[in-house]
Amino acid sequence: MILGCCLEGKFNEAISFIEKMKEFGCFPDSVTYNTILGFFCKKGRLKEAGNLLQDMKEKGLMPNRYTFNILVSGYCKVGWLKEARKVIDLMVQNDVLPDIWTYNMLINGLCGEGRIEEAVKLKDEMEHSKVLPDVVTYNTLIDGYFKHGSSEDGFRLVEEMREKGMELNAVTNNILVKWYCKEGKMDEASERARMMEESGFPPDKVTYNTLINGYCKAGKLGEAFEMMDLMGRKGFKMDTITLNTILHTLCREKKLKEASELLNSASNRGYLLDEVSYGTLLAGYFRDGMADKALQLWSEMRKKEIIPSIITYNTIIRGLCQLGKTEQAISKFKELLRNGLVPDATTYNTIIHVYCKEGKVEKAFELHNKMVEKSLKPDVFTCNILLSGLCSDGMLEKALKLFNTWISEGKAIDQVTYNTMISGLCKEGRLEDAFHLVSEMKERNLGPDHYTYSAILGALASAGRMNEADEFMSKMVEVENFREQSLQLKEQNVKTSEITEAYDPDSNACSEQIIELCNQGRYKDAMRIFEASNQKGVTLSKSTYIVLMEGLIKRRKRLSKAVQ
DNA sequence: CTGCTCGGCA
Repeated sequence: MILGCCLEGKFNEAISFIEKMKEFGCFPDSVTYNTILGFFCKKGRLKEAGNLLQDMKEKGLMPNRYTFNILVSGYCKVGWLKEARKVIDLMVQNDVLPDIWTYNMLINGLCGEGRIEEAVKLKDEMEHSKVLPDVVTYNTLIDGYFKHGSSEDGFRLVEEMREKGMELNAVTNNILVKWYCKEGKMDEASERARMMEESGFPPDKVTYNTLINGYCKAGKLGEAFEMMDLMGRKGFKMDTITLNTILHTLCREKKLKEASELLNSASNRGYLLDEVSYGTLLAGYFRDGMADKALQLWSEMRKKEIIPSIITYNTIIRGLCQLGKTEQAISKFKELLRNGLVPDATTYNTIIHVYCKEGKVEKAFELHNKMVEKSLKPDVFTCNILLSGLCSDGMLEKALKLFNTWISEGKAIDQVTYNTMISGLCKEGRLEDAFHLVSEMKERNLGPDHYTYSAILGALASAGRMNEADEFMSKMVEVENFREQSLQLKEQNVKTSEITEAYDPDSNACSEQIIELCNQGRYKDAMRIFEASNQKGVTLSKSTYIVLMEGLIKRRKRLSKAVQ
């Protein structure tokens, strides 16, 4: 009964059952408490978990091995690794030695933070102690390498597993399938699934959902539907995750009406809706400028007592920020804290962003400091947001200082970081410094792209250095650069499947379309076909690239003129 | 009653 309540997310009812148990003369034991504790931790609601633990102790129930492990898992999930380690110390003090579960969860926590090397070290440590790494340990590390390290290292570990005589299980295979999907290698992904048929671990629900998602992301909706069909034929019912994948695809295609209809009819079709279903549509509404519908959906979700996760909160906070309703956004932030949720980097970045946009750079930095305090690592998003805030507030020197600190600390930066700094420098007329950064970003293989060029071009033009501007423009149309651009577009997975379907994948037809649209000044439409043809793997003629890029420069010029 | 794989936010 209690388990049932937890599964439905009705924690309060679960807790009230504990009281009822007592009325019937049976007392909750540690299993009862551990069950509920586990669900709080899974949902990231640590405050409530803490309260329950306190309650448990007051009832004189000693935490057991399960209790400790549940807490380790809970802390690891939200990235509080120090706290997780404290629990382990506590375990030792209570004569409960960390077991394979404890190690695996800690390794998973480290991988989640991108700290793979430390995770591997922990695995070695296990081997030296009596706790031998198992298939779960390997799966965790393999997935960690794919996510945050190199795939070579991931595959190396797969080999190591084989050498040790460990069998790759369904999860191992699913991790590989997911990785192939992420790389856009759908053929290899489905080949892996086919191999699973022959191994002792046939494809399961996760495999199918992974493939469906992969095909959706690749814009291959036909294959996605085929996979859903196959999933059904193999006896797997589609579940909430399948539904959410479809919802997301519909939203991305701007088919909000269909998405909303699907959401409404889902329960009739036997689907369970969760906070991801609502959050997906919510984000879709905000993206498409239908904020009123989004807010309506939020209250509908609350009415149904579906509990928002930190990501759901991030979505609504971001939406409110975009509406300029900063106060309301902040109040949602406070609400999630009250609900015992732990804000993540995205939460902070979103609010830092809105402060920067409002010119409250000091407040933005306060929040940045808070982030560090909470041992959340400011990431490349944080950096870019702060830099852009400083630049547009006329504090270029401070921006440069931050930029240099960031680099000297060896933290990751990306193309956006460079473009932000370059455009900041250009605005102040510091072209030589900007050029310096352009060559630096080239060295790091981070560009330049048309944002970089347009910043530089704008600065050259306003300095009256027209010859150099021309020179730059011709550099832009170098074929090498276009290759890079098209690769990037592929990676960004820009989706326009409607166009993809509508246009002839014949390379000449595409090229002609693009050139024609450019001639008409419809550069945006031209870009969309360019993206679509990229997706289909259509090779365009060189002149298409040139016309398109020249068109983009003109458009950027037109835009920057409009701004001035 | 605890761990690894699938869906969403920046």
